[in-house]
Amino acid sequence: MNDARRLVRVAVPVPLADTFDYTVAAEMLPSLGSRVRIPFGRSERVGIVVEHPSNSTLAPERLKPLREVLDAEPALGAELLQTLRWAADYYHYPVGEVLNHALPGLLRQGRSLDTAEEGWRLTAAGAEAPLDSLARTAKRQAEALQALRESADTAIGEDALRARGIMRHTLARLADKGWVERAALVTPAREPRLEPASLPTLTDDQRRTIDAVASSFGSFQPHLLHGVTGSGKTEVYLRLIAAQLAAGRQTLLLVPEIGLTPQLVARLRERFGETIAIFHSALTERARFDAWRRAHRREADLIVGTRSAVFAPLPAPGLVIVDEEHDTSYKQQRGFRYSARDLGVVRARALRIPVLLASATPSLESLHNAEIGRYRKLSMPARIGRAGHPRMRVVDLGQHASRQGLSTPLVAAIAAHLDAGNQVLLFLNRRGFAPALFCPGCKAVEECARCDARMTVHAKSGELRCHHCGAHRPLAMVCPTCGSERIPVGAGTQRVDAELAALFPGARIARLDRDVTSRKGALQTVLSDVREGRVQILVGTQMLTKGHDFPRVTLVGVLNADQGLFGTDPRSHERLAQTILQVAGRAGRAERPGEVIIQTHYPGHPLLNCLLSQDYDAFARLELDERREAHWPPFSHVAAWYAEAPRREPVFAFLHRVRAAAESASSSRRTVSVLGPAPAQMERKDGRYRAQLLLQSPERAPLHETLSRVLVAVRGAAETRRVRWSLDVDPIEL
DNA sequence: AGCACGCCGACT
DNA sequence: GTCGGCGTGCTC
Repeated sequence: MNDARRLVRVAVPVPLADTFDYTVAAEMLPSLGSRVRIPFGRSERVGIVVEHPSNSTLAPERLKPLREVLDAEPALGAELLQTLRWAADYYHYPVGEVLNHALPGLLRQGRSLDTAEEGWRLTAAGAEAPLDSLARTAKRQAEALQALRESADTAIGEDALRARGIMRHTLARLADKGWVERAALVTPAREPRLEPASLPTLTDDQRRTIDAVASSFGSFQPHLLHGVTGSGKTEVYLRLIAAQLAAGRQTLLLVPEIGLTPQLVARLRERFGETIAIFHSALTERARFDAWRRAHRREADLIVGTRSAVFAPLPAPGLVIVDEEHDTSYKQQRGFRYSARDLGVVRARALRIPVLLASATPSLESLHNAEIGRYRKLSMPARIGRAGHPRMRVVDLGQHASRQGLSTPLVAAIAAHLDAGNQVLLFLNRRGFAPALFCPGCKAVEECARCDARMTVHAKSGELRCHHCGAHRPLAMVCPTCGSERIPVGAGTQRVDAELAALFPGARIARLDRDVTSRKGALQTVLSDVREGRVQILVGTQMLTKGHDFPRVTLVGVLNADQGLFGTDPRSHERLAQTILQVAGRAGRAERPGEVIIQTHYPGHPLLNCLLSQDYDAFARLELDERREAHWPPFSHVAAWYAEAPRREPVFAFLHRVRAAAESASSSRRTVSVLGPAPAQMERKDGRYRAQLLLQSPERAPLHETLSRVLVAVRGAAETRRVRWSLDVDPIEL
């Protein structure tokens, strides 16, 4: 007999960069990407086989045998394994945890992949059971039994039963009586889906774009599509997806966090039926597992989802699409700080398939990549139908009186558009009633005890709230120190809402911000109220900027553009330009011409001038020149080291330690510059002091070399244990 | 991250 | 006399 033993190198989900070697009987050798149950310290874990080493650096007697091979077929295919290991390296994040990101929770816990999906089915006794008498004593059970009788001996899935209001415990009761039993679900054979008879006629731009992407099917080619709002990008995606489906290949469609709307899902289902798997953060573990498995088994050929969907299995890959590729929600902001947009490109390269990055306001990184020929540039500059571009103008807040954030010219414009029977959208990136509460007696504003921030006045709930740590206390207008009557200063969405109600008593006004949408279903209610004309004026924050289509909106007002004009972040201009153009894109669709009014104290600012001509490319050229001068991305590579602790001292001690390690690591080649440490934009937040250190290099390789060395040096240093720290490669804000 | 081992305060 | 505080070290 063969008692030879082999070695497997396993990535274990612990915050350690190391992998761990185990022994296994040669005939049991799990393939790469398979999950294995292993002893780890005193406990047991599920890890993933990443290598078959021929020998270990560890003495043989110290190697433990693995306990169980969980996958006959690897859970992570070769390409995903390769991409994830690359990502662990690139983002300097523990490989075991990175691999875990690609698996649904149930698989991480060791659940078998090949268990048949289970449902419930009627037994012979169940077919004879006295339904009438049951209906009198146990109505629920009778309903369940009735439902199962209708499907005869075909099992019905638990999800489908739940959708009909039939709960698990009801079925369990029936099972106790021997009337129903668990049974494997038979996956229905996929029927080829025919394209609907009447497809929208494509514009020349759409046609050209589709042809360009289609011409690269079967090979790696990134495309950057600059398509203005209303140019019909979604229809382009649908045609490309249909082409992939027809060829029997899968498409991965990534959308921003708020882009996965019921409308989009409905449109995809209408076109492609049940061949869709959807991933988003609100799924239950069970639903996530099912979606993952449907992609893994090729039961789903269209995989749609937000950031984490970039890790979906793609056994028959055809195309990757990243919608609104500039959107910041593609970057994970804690833990494993990956960019789903960038990993989408990495996967496409490994899979040798094209990737389409699309946006009305592409990121400067992507535009730069197009400029240097790394991406192929496509554009759709015209809106569909007769809708022209909206007219944009600036209102100088220094020249015109304004009340609660609404200038006289803007109020006049609102009145005119309402009179014409149209709708108005007002954008203000500030929720609550007022951003500060000022005491004229003390000459002081009320601040948060745990953050370097002012308390926001929330009039509706009668509270002062800190938007950074969630602290809240009752709103007292009388100053507790001097007894003066205090004054709310500035305007948030609540206050603008109230002011509009006073100015336009006949108009229906709705507000859209996180305070509103925290109520379940409120977002959909507001959106449908606007779409169906029950609301004339909508006031809201960032949420307004995302692809909701409001055909009757003809006026968009940006109440305060100035926050983005002088930000300290090198990307604040890019953000502002994207926000303004995205929100402006809501104005005037179909036959109604649109108008956009931007309120500012700096009407002559070059950024605004550039945007007024609505030439995003011109803006991008200007901004790229500035980035080149300043050696910022995309003309350099940056990593940020963050640290925080309840006191300031250990935070800086740690970052100075990092700085020293970085300087000695990069001293030989002096291409990595170290900036800081410097206190964070808001130094104290939620009772913790925060600071950061920046590493910057014109070349990628020396930066990563330095990061690796610093990580080794810093691990085990005494200063490290006194802080919470994290490393962000390609940070999106600085 | 867990989970142990290891030496110093307020309590059944 | 013990239960338990979290500092330190390890996980193939």
